[in-house]
Order: sequence, then structure tokens, then C-alpha cells
Amino acid sequence: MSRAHATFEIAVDLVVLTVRDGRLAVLLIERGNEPFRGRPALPGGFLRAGEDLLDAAARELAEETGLRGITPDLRQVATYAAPGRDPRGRVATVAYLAILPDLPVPTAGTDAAIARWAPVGPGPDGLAFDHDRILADAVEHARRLLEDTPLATAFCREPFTVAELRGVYEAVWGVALDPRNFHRKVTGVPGYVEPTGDLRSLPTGRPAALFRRGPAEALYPPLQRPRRSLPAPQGD
Amino acid sequence: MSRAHATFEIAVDLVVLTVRDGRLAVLLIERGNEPFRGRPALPGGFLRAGEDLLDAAARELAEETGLRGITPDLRQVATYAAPGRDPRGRVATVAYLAILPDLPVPTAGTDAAIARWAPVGPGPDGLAFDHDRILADAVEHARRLLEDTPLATAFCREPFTVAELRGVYEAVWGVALDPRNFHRKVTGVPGYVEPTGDLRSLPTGRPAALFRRGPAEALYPPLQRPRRSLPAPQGD
DNA sequence: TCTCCATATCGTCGGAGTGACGATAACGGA
DNA sequence: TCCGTTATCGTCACTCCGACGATATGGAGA
Repeated sequence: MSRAHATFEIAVDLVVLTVRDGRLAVLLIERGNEPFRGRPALPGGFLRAGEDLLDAAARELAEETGLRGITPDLRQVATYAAPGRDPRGRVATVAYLAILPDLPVPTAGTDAAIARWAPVGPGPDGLAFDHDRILADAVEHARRLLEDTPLATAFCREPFTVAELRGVYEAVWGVALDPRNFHRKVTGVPGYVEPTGDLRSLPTGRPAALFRRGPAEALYPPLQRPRRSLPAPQGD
Repeated sequence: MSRAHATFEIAVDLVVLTVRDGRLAVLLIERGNEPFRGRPALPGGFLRAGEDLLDAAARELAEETGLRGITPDLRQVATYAAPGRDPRGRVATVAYLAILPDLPVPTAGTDAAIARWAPVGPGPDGLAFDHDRILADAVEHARRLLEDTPLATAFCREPFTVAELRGVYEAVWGVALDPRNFHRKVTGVPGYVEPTGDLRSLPTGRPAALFRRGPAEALYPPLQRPRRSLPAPQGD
């Protein structure tokens, strides 16, 4: 059997998302080496011998964020292997999506690079390699997952209020949601959130009930993001 | 920078689905070489130097099915790279999903192996490598895509009838659908199918109107598969 | 204490979507 | 002509949803 096929290095890149100050943010590092030295990039690293993809993603996440013992759900998003995407040679990268609650600080410096939260905007961010594209794909993936999975609770520290959960949806989808309808829908999905029985007082307003994640792995009925496909009201 | 990372070969495996005789079927080949010689497997091959993933998937599809000029939509499903998944060494594979109308014959023998359509059952099929898992993931992917994308039309040759499209949904989802409600929903989604104005007579029954694919890239409202989460009627 | 404000939570109402299923249409064949 | 079969349209009750009014409950300030 011929062995004439090209060989590759395989990297795992992480799209770590959180919500900070009501805005969606992504964990970025500053590249310390060529290529793209000094440019922001997604954290990631190479797959090691004997290591599976998910293990590598979890290892990189721990190294970049300093998180230990926490196992956030990591979801594979897509794989990119275009020739020329890495000037060093043939490198394929598998992108993973991770969702974290708003941490005090990314605990940078654990590894080689400086990590920081950067707001996710609508346009490109000038990231290294093809990381703009990877980020966009991952964000779109997260937006879809919010609709029919309990992923949004991964953005929140427990216990959380309905308003905090609503803030997650608003930040990720980039839309404003009606607090009353949102409350009705979230509390109406079986197994999505469970009341702890406690309340939390904010600097203003009526105290809010606290919730924890429920056992549901899929949301039914789903929380659909607003669609614009209105029937184009007949002018006149 | 150290270059001590493991190197890999990267393969592209295809999950080519169609509907034959009202049942979901997948294109399988019989392996002609070790490992897993003689075992059925998904068609696929190695990524070549200078080739991108999608190009490799399209090339393999053309080689295995003999299709030329046709560009069915190929969708990346997931990537698998567990150590030991390929006895020959470290091989990562990127799975692609392709949907075809029921072809007369897979036009086997174009490449090295014998290709055939095999029905997709609920259980494992004893495929080589981790292809049982890949197939299951891809089928679940297709089931989801039927809900909110026009993917189902890719199973049909144009023009097609509503009943043929319904047969696709029934085969892929494995459920029976009410013909009247299905007709109402499919023709009610803007841009999903467009009437050609022609009719097709079957050996029996009233002739059916013929349709072609519409311009919609997403279905709204979606055609949701039946959910079982009924409110558990109170026994009493 | 009373008023005001902000947020949380509950209710109401009309419209859209859906599943169950009846009714009718339009063929081929007995 | 009658019948079986499939296609297509209609009806009805129920759910879900978005818009939005009403009420609850805290803190801040008069």
C-alpha cells in the first residue's frame, strides 16, 4: 500500500465564549511567535501523540484559563484544513466551542501567552490564520444551540435568575427579548431550570427567584430566536 | 519552536444517503485491503497534498459514484481522531454528508471497491473502523437538517411530487406522516417548493402536481419531526 | 410614612401553527 | 357505472407565541 499521502499536524483551537457586561466575549491570546506574532488569535495547540481531540481541547482549555477540575461542555464545531492556512506547513485544525460563566479574569499567563476577553462584534476582528472565520462559525453554532439545548445555562454561575439567563440570550443573539414572555417560556420548558426556593435582591427592584440547571438535555418547546420573515405587510 | 508533535494522515469519509424503496440507504464499499479486508465501510480516501477537505470529499464522491458534473451539497459532519481508530497508524478522518436521489445503480467498480446501497437500520452494521459511529452521527445530522433546510429535496429528482418528498421525510425520520397535513405545511413554507404546473399520473389514484426546488435556504416555519414529549396523560 | 422607581412575575388576548380527521377531486380498472 | 386509490382542500380544537396590561415587591428619597 502506497504511503504517498501528505502528512499533517493537527491542532485544536478553542472558541471560549462568555457574557461580560451584557456583551458576548471571546477568549483571545496574543501570539508570541511567528507566524502572526503579536496578532490576536484563538487559543489552541497541537494534538499530541496518543491524545484524542476532546482530550486535547480540554487540556488546552485548562492551560489557557487556569481552570482545573471544571469540565465545561466542549463541542466540536468544524475542521479547517485549507492548504496555506498555516504558513508553517500543512496544519489542520479542529475547532471546539466552550461556554463559561463570566470569570473574574482569564487567569492569563498560565501558558505562554497573554489571554484576554474581547467583545465579539459583527465584523472581522483581524485574528491570525483563518480564526475570524472559525470564530464566526462557532458563534453561529452557539446561537443555534441556545434554541434547543440548555447551553445558555453554561454562561451562568449557579444559582442564577431568569433575568441573567435572558441577558445571555440577548447578548448571544444580539436582540432584545420581552422579559415577561421570556420568563413564561423558560419556566415552561420541562427540566430546563429548577427553582432553588431562594431569592436574590438587586440594588433595585423586586427580588428575583433563583434557579439551577434542570436535567433536560434538549429544550421542548424550543426557544426560537426572533425571525424576520414577516409576511411583508402589503403597503397601502 | 519545537516540532515534536505527532503527525497524521487525514482521510475524508463520505456518508452518502439516498432513499430506496421507501427506506433510507447508505453507500458502502467492501474493503479490498487490510485492515478490515472484506468488511463493509464508508467510502473515502486520503487528503492529498494541496487539496482542501471539501475538494477531497467531492473527488471521492465522484470516484465512488461515477457522478460527473453533479455537485451535490456536501456538508461536513464531524472529525474523528481517536488513537487506535486506524491500526495502520495515526489517521484522522473528516466525515462528510452527501444526499443523492435514488440512482439506478451506484455505478460500482469505478474505483477499487465494490459499492452498494445498504439499508440504514437502527442498530450497528458492523462497519470497519469507527464507521458505525460516523454513520450514526451523520444520519442524526441529516434528520435535523430535514427540519429547517430544504435538504429533503436533494433526495428527489426534479420534478417531484409532494408524496415523494413526504416519502423522504418518512424514510429518514422513520415515522409515518399525515399526507394532508404534510401537504399543507410543505406548500405553505415560502420558497421551499415551486409548482411546475405539470401533473404526473401514477398507476393508480389522482394525478399529482409536480414541483421543483424553490430558492429558500432555510425553512420557516420549520417542519418539525414529531416529538414524543407528550404531557404524560395522568393515568387514573 | 408615603411616594416614586425599577424590576419581577402573572394574566389576557388575538393570531399563527398544528394534529386529527372529514370531505371532495380525479384518475385507472373491474 | 361503480370502486379503489391517491391527491388536495377544509374544519376544528388545541397549543404556542408575541404584544402588552396589571400587579407584586424591593430600595431610595421626600
